[in-house]
Amino acid sequence: MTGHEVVDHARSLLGRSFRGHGVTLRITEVEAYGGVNDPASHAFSRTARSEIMYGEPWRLYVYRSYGMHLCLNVVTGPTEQAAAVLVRSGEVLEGRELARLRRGPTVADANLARGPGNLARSLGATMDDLGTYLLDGEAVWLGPAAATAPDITAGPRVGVSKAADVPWRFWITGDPTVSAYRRSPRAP
DNA sequence: CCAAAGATCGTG
DNA sequence: ACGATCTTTGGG
Repeated sequence: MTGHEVVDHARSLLGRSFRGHGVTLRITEVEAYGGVNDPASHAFSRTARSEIMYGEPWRLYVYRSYGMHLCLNVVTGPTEQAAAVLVRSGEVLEGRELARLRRGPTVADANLARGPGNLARSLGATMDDLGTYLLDGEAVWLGPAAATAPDITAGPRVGVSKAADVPWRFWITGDPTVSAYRRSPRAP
């Protein structure tokens, strides 16, 4: 599988700030998806849904998961590769009350944006955010990269049935906001 | 047209 | 281990 540029992008997103609709977090967990050469990537098949990944980098790919969650991805390019990075977890830094309003009163701070569905919800994302350019300070945007590189651990991606052992999930070592690993029941 | 599979999450 | 919930996808 080619396309390890996306791995560099994934790692550099760790520690970077990510803001959505009034809530800012620090990204603690991501997964790289290689696009046309990665059987686990939605862009492995070029369809209406994955078309955004064949476009301009630094745009937001939003998709609905299991009919009830949204997941947020940063399209990283190059365009012919259609690669993207799934933002899986973060530590809420600003707008905690708003995040709690969206997630519910009983959720612990560390769990507000723990896991991709929860993260999208804490940021107040909707399908209307699909295609947002992430470097222009719009409703959803990426802040500057981390000042110092965090300590990173790698492992297999969560929930994928194809290429289930490719270690393209990256997280900040020891961070309490990182989600638990769950292997797909369909993975060989 | 229909069936099945999801880049999930909370509960038990 | 299981169910909620529904869109997208691929096969016939």
